[in-house]
Amino acid sequence: MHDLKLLRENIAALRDGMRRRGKLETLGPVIDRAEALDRERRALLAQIEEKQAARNAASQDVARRKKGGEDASDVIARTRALGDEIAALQHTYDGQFAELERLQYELPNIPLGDVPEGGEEANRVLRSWGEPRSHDGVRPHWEVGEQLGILDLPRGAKIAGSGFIVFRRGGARLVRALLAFFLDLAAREHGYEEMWVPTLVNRRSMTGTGQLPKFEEDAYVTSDDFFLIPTAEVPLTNLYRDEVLDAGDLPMALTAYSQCFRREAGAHGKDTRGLIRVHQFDKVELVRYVTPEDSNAQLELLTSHAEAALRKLELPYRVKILAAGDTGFSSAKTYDLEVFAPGVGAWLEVSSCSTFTDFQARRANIRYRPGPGEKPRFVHTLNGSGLAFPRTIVALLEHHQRADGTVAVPEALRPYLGADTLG
RNA sequence: GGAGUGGUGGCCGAGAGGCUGAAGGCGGCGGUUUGCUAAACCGUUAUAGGGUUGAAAAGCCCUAUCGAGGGUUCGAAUCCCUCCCACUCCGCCA
Repeated sequence: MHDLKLLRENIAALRDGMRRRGKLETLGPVIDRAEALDRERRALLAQIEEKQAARNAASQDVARRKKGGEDASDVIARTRALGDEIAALQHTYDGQFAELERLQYELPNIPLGDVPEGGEEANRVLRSWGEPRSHDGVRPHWEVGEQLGILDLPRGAKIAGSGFIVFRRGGARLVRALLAFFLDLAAREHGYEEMWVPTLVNRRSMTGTGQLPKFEEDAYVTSDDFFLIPTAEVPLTNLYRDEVLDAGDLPMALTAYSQCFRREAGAHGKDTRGLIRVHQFDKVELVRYVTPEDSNAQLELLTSHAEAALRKLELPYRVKILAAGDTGFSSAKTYDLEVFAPGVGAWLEVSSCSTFTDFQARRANIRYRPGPGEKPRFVHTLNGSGLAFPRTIVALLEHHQRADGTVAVPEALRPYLGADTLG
């Protein structure tokens, strides 16, 4: 959500942000409508407040007269009339304000200046680590997974549906190992506070981080209006919703494991086979609350933490900066970490590290007080995966695959798995 | 699930239709005093929105806000309704 002042003081910046996302055509009219609504609304508000002031004064007059034993019926009549006028104006105002709010919720964040213009094709690889393995002789993860008896997709489909995983034996244990490994890395080596949070959240939380109202069809909802989280970003970022933090609390770093639920409506077929795109998966999430001055440096730091996980797992990866048009709705700048999976011959996104500037903080009303007696300001929020499990498992099964179909376990993971080989 | 009690500023806590944006305390900030610290004393200290003056910092005026939303009333923190949350007791339960 943007500051309404942006509409009045720097509408050009807002417009330019939408242009860089390639959305000016659809969102330009939204901006214009919002700007006009905001103007109308303020004019009306001035009228309403004037009448309210008059009514308040008259009410005082009633109190004074009654106290003095005088008759107040004429003032009461006038006040009642004012009240009716206010109610009528207020009704119009509420309508305008509701529409303005709807429009505000439709506008995505403004990309930072160093984000490339354009769509997906303009994403740029910034750096890479490790040597992608040749496709030759490497079998896709669903084949080795089934063969090793650690993955049972047909039965996942039977008990839940397509896109639901059943892990067995070493596979199930691998999930547990990754969970402990990722959390230890974040908490012990990178200084994150380890958290455990609900998997079901309310509507307000989903709105706070930007999943709602625009992307409601992507989420699973319960019959009593709880949402299954698509990422632990939602509970972790909403943790301090409607609060004012102390400057000394920042930067604050939180990590949590959670299961994540995504409907992925319409995403079937290509690039979704095996574990690549599923409805329920595991992820360790990293969230940081930072000051505006610090947020660019903090994004680099956060990204380095996610990268560290891939290095320890000895998986080749590359870091991409997403172009404006490919950057998520709430994000101002995103680095995607892609791991190479030689079996399927593709780079797979395993972490998306973003700064949301004050976009989420404004929606969720998360502020901090820079110093004693100073006015609260919005924090900046950042998050990234560290990491998403299924695609990491894809890469592990394919990159570390041996000729006999067994899989070597990277050094760092062995203590957690209690084995040096899968299969 | 049933019955009850409660939700007030950064925190604690009074207020029970009008002069209450809200007593008092704690905390914060500024000051006096002081060898330093502490104590004491004095002052000050909510948030959001709108208008206005100003280059700005800021000032002034108005409006709203006492869990949320609705209602009654000339007027609601205070009365009524719905919802949310916390606590107590009962029931159920891994």
